[in-house]
Amino acid sequence: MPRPGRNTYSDQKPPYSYISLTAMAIQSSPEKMLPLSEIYKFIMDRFPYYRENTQRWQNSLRHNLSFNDCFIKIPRRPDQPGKGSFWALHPSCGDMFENMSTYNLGVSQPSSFKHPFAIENIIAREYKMPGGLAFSTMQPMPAAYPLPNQLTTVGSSIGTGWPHMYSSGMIDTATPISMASSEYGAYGVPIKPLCHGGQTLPAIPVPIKPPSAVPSLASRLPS
DNA sequence: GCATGTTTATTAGAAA
DNA sequence: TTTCTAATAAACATGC
Ligand SMILES: [Mg+2]
Repeated sequence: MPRPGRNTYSDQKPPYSYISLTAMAIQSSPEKMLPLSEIYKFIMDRFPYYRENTQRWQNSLRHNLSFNDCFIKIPRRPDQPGKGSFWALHPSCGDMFENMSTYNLGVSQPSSFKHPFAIENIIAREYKMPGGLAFSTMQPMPAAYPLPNQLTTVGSSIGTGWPHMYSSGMIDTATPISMASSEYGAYGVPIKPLCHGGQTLPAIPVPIKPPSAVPSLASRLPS
């Protein structure tokens, strides 16, 4: 199969959606938040496919960050100079890997229309988990969840040998909440946007977005 | 001008 | 088929 000289994995598009890729990047950072440029870098470092056509996919990536409420902006602190804000996962989407329990509250109000994934849709009814993977958690409004900020502990990254992915060599171990479980691919990345549109949980961190709007990610296995 | 964000529109595919 | 999802393009708004 060595079709010599031809594409190996450099050309193959990774089976991850932009949401997954972005969540992966964010989750891999110690602080659980990254500036846009770092998200780009993370993806480019690991997936050769994204070393090209940058204008195109980066526009799509930015579209996803804004469009999906599961990604929130965290203002920079004076001591963290740089451009743009930091991007983090909305609290309710924070950990859906790993933690497979938790109760889901019964909330939900069929309020109105929203996009496919509204938090209510997800928790309220078993929205529908494709593939059989259920995402895990929807915490009511957790007071504690790995908030983006600096103080978490572990950083971690994964070094996996995957087809279209590069591991730079740093394989830390133990990832707090990443995937670790079983079939989540190398990164546990089944994620899905959820949200937008809902208005239920308050936002926790110090997002730029005011209240309202709850995002979330659901699980979506690419392949 | 470029980087970062936000938003709307269109489209291909998969799912129901 | 219609519905849903993700990708893409593009207009536009800020801020540096
Ligand atoms: Mg957003």
